[in-house]
Amino acid sequence: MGTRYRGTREEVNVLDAFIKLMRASDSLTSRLSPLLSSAGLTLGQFGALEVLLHLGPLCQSELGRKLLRTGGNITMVVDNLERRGLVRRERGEDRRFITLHLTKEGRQLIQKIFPKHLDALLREMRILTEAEQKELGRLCKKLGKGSEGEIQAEGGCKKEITPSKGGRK
Amino acid sequence: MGTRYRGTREEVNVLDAFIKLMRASDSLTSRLSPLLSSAGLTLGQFGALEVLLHLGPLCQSELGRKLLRTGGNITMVVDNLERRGLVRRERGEDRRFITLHLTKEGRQLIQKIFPKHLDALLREMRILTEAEQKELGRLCKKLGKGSEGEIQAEGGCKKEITPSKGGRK
DNA sequence: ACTAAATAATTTAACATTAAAGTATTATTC
DNA sequence: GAATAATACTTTAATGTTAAATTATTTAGT
Repeated sequence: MGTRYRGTREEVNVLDAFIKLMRASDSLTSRLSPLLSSAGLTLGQFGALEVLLHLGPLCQSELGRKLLRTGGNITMVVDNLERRGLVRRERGEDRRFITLHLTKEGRQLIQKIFPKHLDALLREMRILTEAEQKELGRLCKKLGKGSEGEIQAEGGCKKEITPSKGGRK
Repeated sequence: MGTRYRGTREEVNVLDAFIKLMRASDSLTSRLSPLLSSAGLTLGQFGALEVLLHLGPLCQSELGRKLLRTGGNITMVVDNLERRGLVRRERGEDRRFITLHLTKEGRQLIQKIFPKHLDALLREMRILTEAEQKELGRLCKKLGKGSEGEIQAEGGCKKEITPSKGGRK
């Protein structure tokens, strides 16, 4: 572990903490993903189903805000979920909006998977005491700040705080 | 912030800490990426150049281990870097190996960008005291454990601890 | 009412990412 | 020394991801 970069003490400390933060989030999502894969779900698909389960029907733009994803991405994720019959698109009164509903199959699937996901997460996090989890949350919250403070879906694994960076072209 | 899931206290605590961890890492990488984009580099490309700068010439498989990426991914990232003339592929004596070298342009670019990246990271992390950074590192290290303990490149932003999960097909 | 602005969703192009299969090269084993 | 295994890299197919451009619809301003 640690960094090989030769710099000031502060630089080395910062790089070290940053690297461990990235490692931890990557490692956790990576260890949690086999369960989702076994249900044929990607992280994004799981996050979408989970938001729909816990927050109820939403339009795509709202889902994008919850998941911190761009509209184009939501279109694709929903396309794939719809193709598998897990969600249903429904045009609203305002025909610009499309409300997303879980189908029966979608609801069954996410209700089956979410508890397992939570179990796995509990097992992972129990390596820390309750006080340590609290402290980790506090530190991460400080670091993550600057973002717009949207409500994060439960247990989903999201990327990119601002749907505006890291793009191509 | 926080979770909307109704569960036991432990479940809520764990979800809360987990979500904040994900938020922090996403938020940080997202806030760091505009600088890289301005140099036309993706996170993966930056990570590759940075490893080559600080660890010297490497073969692709070794680079993949450092960046915790699959071979196929490394092939593509190196393709793109090579196309821009930032790295050079060199067949080794053992003709299965390809050693990657920074070109002059590649070296100049990463030497120009890395200090800026580090500056930006320092600014982000200074929201925490040195003791908090240390504690964050300690907690994240515990959480990230279970992985194989490879050396992480300095300042790079990686994904996936194990080059084996989250795939498709 | 008509235009202009705003909003929601989609499409497009480029790159990232994985797993799995394929190719080339080297090492091992009989 | 020829068959086999191991290793390194590439290719392929699928999904994800973004920014930017496009389309459809609604709202606001005149």
